Amino acid sequence: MSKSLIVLIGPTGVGKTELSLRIAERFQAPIISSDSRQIYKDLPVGTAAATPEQMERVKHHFVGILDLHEYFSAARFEEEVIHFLEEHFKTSDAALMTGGSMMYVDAVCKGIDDMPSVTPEVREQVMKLHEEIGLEGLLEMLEKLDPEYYAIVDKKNPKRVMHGIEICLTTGNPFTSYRRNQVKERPFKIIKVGLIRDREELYDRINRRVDEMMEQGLLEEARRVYPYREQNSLNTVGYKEMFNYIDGTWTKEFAIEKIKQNSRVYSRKQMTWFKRDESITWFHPDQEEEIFHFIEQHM
RNA sequence: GGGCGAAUACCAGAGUGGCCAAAUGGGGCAGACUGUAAAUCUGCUGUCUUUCGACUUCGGUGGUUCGAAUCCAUCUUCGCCCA
Repeated sequence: MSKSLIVLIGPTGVGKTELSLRIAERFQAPIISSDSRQIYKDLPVGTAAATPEQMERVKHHFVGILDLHEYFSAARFEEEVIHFLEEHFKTSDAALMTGGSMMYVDAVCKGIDDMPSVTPEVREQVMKLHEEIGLEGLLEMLEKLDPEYYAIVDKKNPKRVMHGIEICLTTGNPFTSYRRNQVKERPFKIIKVGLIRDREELYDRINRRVDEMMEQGLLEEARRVYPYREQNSLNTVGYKEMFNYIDGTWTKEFAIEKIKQNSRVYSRKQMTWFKRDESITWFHPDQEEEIFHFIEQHM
């Protein structure tokens, strides 16, 4: 048996959490959450994080460890998880990573190019530039700073353009000089298990789960974090809609409908991303025995 | 019973003789994706066709006109007002 990272993925609401506990118990693996919002403190209800009882059953990592204003990224996630796994695999054979943040999953499985971090000063500078000279102006800048990236960047997507410029400005080098786009080899096996349901079934579960979140106090949770609503950590389905209700711009019922709708949209985006990953083997969450068997075979 | 107004694609809603298969928004669907990714961005959305294009649509019917979502008549439904 070699060192194995089991990766359990699937759209939001498909049933990853419960199954992840069973897999973790079965293979004596700790759980690494690859969820860009569960990683923050104070959002357990809206992010459908594992409950204290569930955490009691299996050791969870990367859940509830950041303050809402703290910066985090897929690259950091990669770094920290790989570090964690290095230590973990010294004494154990298996770990389970589960969570719906597609890019976080890929960051660990395939790696992200090493690149200097953007300083808050440069980030702010570029944001100001965007306000002043607009996307057009930024594109002109990028064309000079990094023609290679300019040629391929999505010119309608401000975030992409801004990031390219940020890297150029912080490092003095073109963004593309760091962007190798190379898949990193990992010193452990990666076993990808994808969970999927019929769309109708999935949507039904998502809708029901939102109602459950409301019963569990999503509104109160949103009220508590409301002062931080401008933080990226709260640019999140479930919270942004509740903030609109708290502001008085939406009715509660409308906000709840929007949460359901946006969750469904999110689940579809996740599926679009996962679809092109041919290394995933797909199962229905009820196929527990098949999944166990599949994992055993590949360890 | 009388008067007025409205009826447009999945929904809302613009269009008031040719530039209209019909703006725009929402929703739906599909997609992109190496640094805040539950983010950000893109395309499609009457039917048939790969494209060119063809065909059927704007409550129903019948007219006027070279030409109608747009004008006229009439019917139906809805809303408001007077009885």
